[in-house]
Amino acid sequence: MSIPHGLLALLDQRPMYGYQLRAEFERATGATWPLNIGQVYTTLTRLERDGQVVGQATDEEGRQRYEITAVGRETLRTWFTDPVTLGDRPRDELAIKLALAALSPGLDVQAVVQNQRVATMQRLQELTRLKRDAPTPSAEDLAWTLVLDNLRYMAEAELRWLDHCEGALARVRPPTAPPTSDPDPDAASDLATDPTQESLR
Amino acid sequence: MSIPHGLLALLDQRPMYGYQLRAEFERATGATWPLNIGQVYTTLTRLERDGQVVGQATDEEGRQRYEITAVGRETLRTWFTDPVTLGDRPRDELAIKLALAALSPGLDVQAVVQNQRVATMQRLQELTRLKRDAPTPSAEDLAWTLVLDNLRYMAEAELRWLDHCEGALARVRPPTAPPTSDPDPDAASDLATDPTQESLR
DNA sequence: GGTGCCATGTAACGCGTTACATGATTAT
DNA sequence: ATAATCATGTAACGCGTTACATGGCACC
Repeated sequence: MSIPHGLLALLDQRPMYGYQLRAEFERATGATWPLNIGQVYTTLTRLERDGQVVGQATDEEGRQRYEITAVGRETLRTWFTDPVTLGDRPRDELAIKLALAALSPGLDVQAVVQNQRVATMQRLQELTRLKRDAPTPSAEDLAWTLVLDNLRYMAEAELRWLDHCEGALARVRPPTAPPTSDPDPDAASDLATDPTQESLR
Repeated sequence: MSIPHGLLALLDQRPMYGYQLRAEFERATGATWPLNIGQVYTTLTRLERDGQVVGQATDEEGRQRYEITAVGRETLRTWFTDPVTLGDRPRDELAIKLALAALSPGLDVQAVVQNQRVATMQRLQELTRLKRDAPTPSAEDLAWTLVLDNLRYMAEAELRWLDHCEGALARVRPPTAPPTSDPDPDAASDLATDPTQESLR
């Protein structure tokens, strides 16, 4: 549902045509998730059918600008107001994969975790490099730098979760020697700082 | 792509029929993302068409069990081996929303951030409550507790990112008095512990 | 005269969701 | 009896992707 709403948000600034919308969308989000141009047109068609936008007459260069309607502005308002909930999100493929891996008898789950850990670590390093090369967000760069930060925060959390998984798996499926009573450094790690204890401001 | 692979992973344990697959899938993942039963059957049909599973003859009670094929096992193997990359993931609606909100002139972005912050905080508290009521993962509960932990880690990261956004937005769009030279507690916070500096094990 | 970018689309397909329909068995 | 659960499906639709097709225009 990001694309229809995203296009509405861009059209709320000024009327635009399809090709332009893709460019603006990718500029706004840092081209992290490239937007297929074909989908822009099909989405615009659906938005027009639903009364969220109206297409203007094609100009002398054959471009057709769309403008947002009052209905579209209302849709946009509620989109910005209503928070994103768990139910809105798609299934996390990695979480499902690891859960099912943990239930697969013949499988080396720890290898799965480690493979993912290397990949996530590399992604985080790449994201950190990008962050380093694009510092001090000015007003126009703010949007995509926030997206970049989001990816970094999520990759970092994923890493910590993978380490947590490694520990939990080792605890339940003893790796080599079962009860050596070795000092497990991850045994009490969990979420170190629990923000739940903060007040809801 | 989680569902086809997930069903394959379950069928790799033993042959099952559709209704059973849904129950097992939800048991494995903690029913976090409820699985529609209709989709199980359509997915099984596609998997059979692609040679990943074969349907057995319906038994005396009218149930049709499916079993995984060699092709399916190979698909499963690469699924577990190949890590999940950024390109595999869908667009993060929240990141896109906030990016576009930051570019919307008339909009109160901070209100958007705060609305989301309250919602995410409540979700994290709910998840923490669930975690508290389901302690010490045994072997069979391990999978879904890991999923639950994943959600907690991600919600916590989302909270931290939202706080980061709040600070970054305040820095670029000065809230009330522009350069009061107040001590900004978030100015240097960023990612406190950068796991990038750890070694790739 | 190609190569590449601008600009607009269509077709085919998979994934995912909601809703609907149909029967059998089981429990109250 | 009837309500819930088991069990299997179909229909319609939206989102998303890849691939393909069509033209104009600029640059070399």
